[in-house]
Amino acid sequence: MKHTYEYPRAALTVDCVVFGFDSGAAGLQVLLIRRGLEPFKDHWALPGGFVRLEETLDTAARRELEEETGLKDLFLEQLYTFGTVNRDPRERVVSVAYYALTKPVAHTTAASTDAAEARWFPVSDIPALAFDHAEIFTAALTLLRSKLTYQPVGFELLPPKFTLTQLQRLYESVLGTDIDKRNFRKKVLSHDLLIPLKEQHREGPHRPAQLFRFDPVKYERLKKKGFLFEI
Amino acid sequence: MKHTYEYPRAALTVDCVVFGFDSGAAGLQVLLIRRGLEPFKDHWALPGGFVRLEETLDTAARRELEEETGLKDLFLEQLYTFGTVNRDPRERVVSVAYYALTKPVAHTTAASTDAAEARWFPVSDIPALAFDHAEIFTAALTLLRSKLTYQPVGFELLPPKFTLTQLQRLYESVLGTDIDKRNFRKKVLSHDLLIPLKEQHREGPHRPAQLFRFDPVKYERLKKKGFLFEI
DNA sequence: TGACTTAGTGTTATATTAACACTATATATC
DNA sequence: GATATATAGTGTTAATATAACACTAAGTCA
Repeated sequence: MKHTYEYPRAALTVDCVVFGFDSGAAGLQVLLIRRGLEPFKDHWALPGGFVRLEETLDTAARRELEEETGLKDLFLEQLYTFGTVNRDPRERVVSVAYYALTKPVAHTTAASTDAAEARWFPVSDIPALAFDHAEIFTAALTLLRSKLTYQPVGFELLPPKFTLTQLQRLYESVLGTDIDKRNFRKKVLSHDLLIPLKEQHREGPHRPAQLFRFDPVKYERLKKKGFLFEI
Repeated sequence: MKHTYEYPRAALTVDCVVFGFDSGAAGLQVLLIRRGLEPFKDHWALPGGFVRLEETLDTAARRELEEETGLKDLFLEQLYTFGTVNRDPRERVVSVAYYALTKPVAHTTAASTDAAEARWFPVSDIPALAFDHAEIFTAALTLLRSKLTYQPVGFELLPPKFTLTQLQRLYESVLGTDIDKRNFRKKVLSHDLLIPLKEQHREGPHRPAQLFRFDPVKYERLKKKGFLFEI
């Protein structure tokens, strides 16, 4: 079925920059898919696709993410809309970019899904990307860094139970700085957002670490207030 | 001439929230136009319109602004893209929203242009708006408030030469708070961004005020660094 | 010339941030 | 089971930033 309009129209897509975090050496990761079709066939690209007329932009982003990577129910926010004239060699395409944060548990789920070839790459070493996706990725990383310093979004990247050291590694990895351990713990705990669990995390020949979870109610309140979470 | 596509496509528009500032009682203002056509004929709305295929989103925003209000060369940044399904009663329309800041000199120019009926309204008292423009306006005002506290964008709303009192009134008006005069001046001057002029501003039966302009080079540097300008 | 009105200026208390080193407690090994 | 090892966990102090506060200066106007 054909659709006809008085004036020419741009195609509208969504693209998602999905961040994951590995407390080990790998650090901050981004999820890419390999394109199966031209243009940029076999190139790596951000997951995304066309917006349908009956769905909102957010819905489209979530749908495409699930279709292409198997990930769902993740933290997702609009980033910026990219609309230069020749972004896509075929025709005018305007893309609403999103960034998403996901917990390690979801990671493995995604990796085992083979609906499409999807792979995690460390942000410090990503391959050449299709279209203007490198630019979108850079914008997302910049936003994540900035966001991390004034909103408590970091928890979205950690498993439900985590240690303070894991949280600190996350901040250090994303921001690319070293943080003083004592100052970090003081600051983080002062927000009264973390709930200590009865469990401990045991790993290796050393003292086990206290596990925490964050209080989702206080978390939502802080996010809306634009509360400063600077480290 | 008709244009035909395989799948249905949303129409793409830009809408602009233009802020102006009046150092007097009026304070922060927003520029609205009265719609001449259905839907929402005779309602007030944000200036904006359809994006052409051969222009970027930014270009479209600037073009529409000039066409509808006569304003050009103003500070303009993308805000958010609004894409709920029934924003427009006619058909699916996705709108990339921008916010713009303009100096008082430009104001009067705009007011005298009668390309369309355009009028300034104090942000504390705006009329009912067409479409979801009230939501867009609120998002823009929230962003402006937040931006003002961490980037030196306030100067975009002032004339090229201004006094420290005018700058303080601007901050107070936008943020809705009272600021201590001495602390404000200390902080603002400490950024080494303001250049004192040889001129003074005389008005009324009292001591004249020193005029300043801001250093555009340092200004750009601070903007890029995401430098904190908190008051 | 005196009343009026806004411009302009410093100090101190308080809060926040930054710098810094040792003890605690588990596992692994001998 | 004694010891080595590796990470967890903890307080104090100096430096810096913020917040609170009141008077003098310099014009105009009556």
